[in-house]
Amino acid sequence: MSDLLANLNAPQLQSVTLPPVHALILAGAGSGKTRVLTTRIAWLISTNQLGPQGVLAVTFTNKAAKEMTARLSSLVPINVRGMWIGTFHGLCNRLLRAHYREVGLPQSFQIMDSADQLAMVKRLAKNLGLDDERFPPRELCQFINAHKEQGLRAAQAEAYDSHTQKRVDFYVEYENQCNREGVVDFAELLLRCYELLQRNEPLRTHYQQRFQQILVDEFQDTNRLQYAWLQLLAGGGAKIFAVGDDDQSIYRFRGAEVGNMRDFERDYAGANIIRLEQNYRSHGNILAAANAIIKFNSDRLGKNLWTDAGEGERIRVFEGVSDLDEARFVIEEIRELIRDGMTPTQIAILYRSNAQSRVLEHELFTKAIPYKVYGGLRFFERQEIKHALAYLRLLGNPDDDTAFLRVVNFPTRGIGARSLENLQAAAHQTHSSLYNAAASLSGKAGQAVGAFIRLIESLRLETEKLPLPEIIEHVIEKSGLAEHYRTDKEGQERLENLDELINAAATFVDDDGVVMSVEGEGGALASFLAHASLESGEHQAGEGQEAVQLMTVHAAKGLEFDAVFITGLEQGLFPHENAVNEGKDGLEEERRLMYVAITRARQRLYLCSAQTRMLHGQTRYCVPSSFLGEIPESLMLRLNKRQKAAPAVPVFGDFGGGYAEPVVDGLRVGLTVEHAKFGIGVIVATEGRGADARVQVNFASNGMKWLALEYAKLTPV
DNA sequence: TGGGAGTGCTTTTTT
DNA sequence: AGCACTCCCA
Repeated sequence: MSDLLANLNAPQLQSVTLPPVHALILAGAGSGKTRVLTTRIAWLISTNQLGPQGVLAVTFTNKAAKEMTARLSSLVPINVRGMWIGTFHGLCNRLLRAHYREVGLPQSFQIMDSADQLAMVKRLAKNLGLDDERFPPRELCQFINAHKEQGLRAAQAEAYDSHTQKRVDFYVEYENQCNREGVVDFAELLLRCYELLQRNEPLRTHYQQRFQQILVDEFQDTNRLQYAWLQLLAGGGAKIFAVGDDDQSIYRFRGAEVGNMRDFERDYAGANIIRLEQNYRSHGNILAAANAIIKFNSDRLGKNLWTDAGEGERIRVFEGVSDLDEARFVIEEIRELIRDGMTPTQIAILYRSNAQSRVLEHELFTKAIPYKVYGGLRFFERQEIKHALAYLRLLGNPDDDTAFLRVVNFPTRGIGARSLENLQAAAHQTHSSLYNAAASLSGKAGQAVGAFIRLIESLRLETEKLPLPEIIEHVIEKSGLAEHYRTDKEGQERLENLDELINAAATFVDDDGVVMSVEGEGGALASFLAHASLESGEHQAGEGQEAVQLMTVHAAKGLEFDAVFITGLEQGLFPHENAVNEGKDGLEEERRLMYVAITRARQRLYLCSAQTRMLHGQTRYCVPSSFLGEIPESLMLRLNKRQKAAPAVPVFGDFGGGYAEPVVDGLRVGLTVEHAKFGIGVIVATEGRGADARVQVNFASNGMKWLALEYAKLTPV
């Protein structure tokens, strides 16, 4: 045990060895958060204060859950397999499988991923005759998810106007449809589980007594429902050990409530708050820059990172003439770093939005530097995989309309839109699933549909006794999927992916399958399908290869690199204009994003921007990011002088403007102007000439606006 | 049925 | 610019 606690610093040690109390650990970037979390569990178990079954540890991503499990098993000699360590969704799924009767779900209920959900919403909206202009399916999805994440059922949703009322009505229909089909979406997993615990007193008591210690990772990312879920489970005396960093909360847009951290402080008055502020990752100058930036945010819980690693290098700042120029600079520097012995994998290029990767990729490709872009299509999201899974889902649950529609005519079997319309009408009338309604369909179309039903039935019979991988293999072959992709000229890769799916199933049976099939009564197939929905799979080709890492700042959270390039540091891009338009909260989230980006770097950090950038097919003139102006000049090393004579335009401080040709009336990009209504702003882009001329102005208090010069009065300031 | 043309959108993303 | 999605025609 002394080993366990060796090399922990004072606050880490204090956190790990806290008595059974509620605690909030404010863990700064690179301060050993995961280590504290896992050591805490290990310490509790190895000192016999708690059995492994008394622990509930929650994370957001499968990756984090896996890492925690792996680290834990290296710390204590216990079987971590059966422990309740997982994602919110994974754990709720586990609970719901165990108690499917109590929540009124079919034994082998299916989980819809976002794409499935969108498909269902589209279908339903169409059937209900909703105008998709006024009610875009994506918005309807968001509406439903947002409500569920607030813990609100349709009956509790408030509607102040008729438009919202329509959406609430739709929410009702959606719930009904999900129940009819026996499917749940991601948010439903949580809400259903929450309601189960809330309403079922014996069950609640059971779990409240079982879990004595509830540990939460990345607490700043929890939404309201997740927090309520935790509170419910902790209602019987269990202690919550929440680890998080309010400065790294970057998922507000998907429902995360940083406010939960303050609420936690309040709700568990006397919660021990411990700050982990010693950073073991970055050199001093890098941390100083991060601290300087984040200080501009209000309402922080307060925390200042420090290091004893020394100042290190200054932060390199480069301003390119164009996005291409910026990319060339970045890639040239990378070549040098590699030449000097740095491992490509230890170099990361970060950007605010995915679209920015294109130019960078092009340059990397040209210079033959191996690179890897994160954040593409994931394994279980590929169409061929989704098709195969849809067949499998129909075997377990014929009422799954989404699955039915996905493959009823794939590969094509002459079932067109017409017959499907008839089928849907029939299903709607009898309140039954498409599969059920298919029996009633007559005529030529009925025959084709009938053949499909018989196919599914025979697949079910044929695979009944087979082990999981063979079921999948059989289905892929006999459904005609394999044949379809064999004849498709670009089907080779898809065939390989389908093989990979069979492999995945084989591994699944060996690993998780054993545990899952004990827990979940749905059998191996149902467990595997749940696994496929919950873990979209980071099976990226070329993993482990030496390659420069490209990703968005969001994707970089939790990672670290020797050298980091933050690119596109321009006003409107980073901070993003949409966020800026949202006001103070939006801007502060962007600032936290910048904070996350900076703190990824160990030794060397580059801040790059461009004076012009291709955006949406147009050249846009850019002003350097306001964040650059928030870093003390003394920490920075400017790598280049302005390449054009600066028109000496002060913009929000002293970090200079962009440059371009005058448009009309002496107005040009970079110029600060005043508008009677919108106030002071900076011209960011121009378009057209003469009477058609328009300028885009970034107003300090009103955000980005396009203005026609013919009408708008702009006076240079 | 399937492809070609026309249309519109475009921050971040996990489960 | 690029991509996804829809619509319409052969």
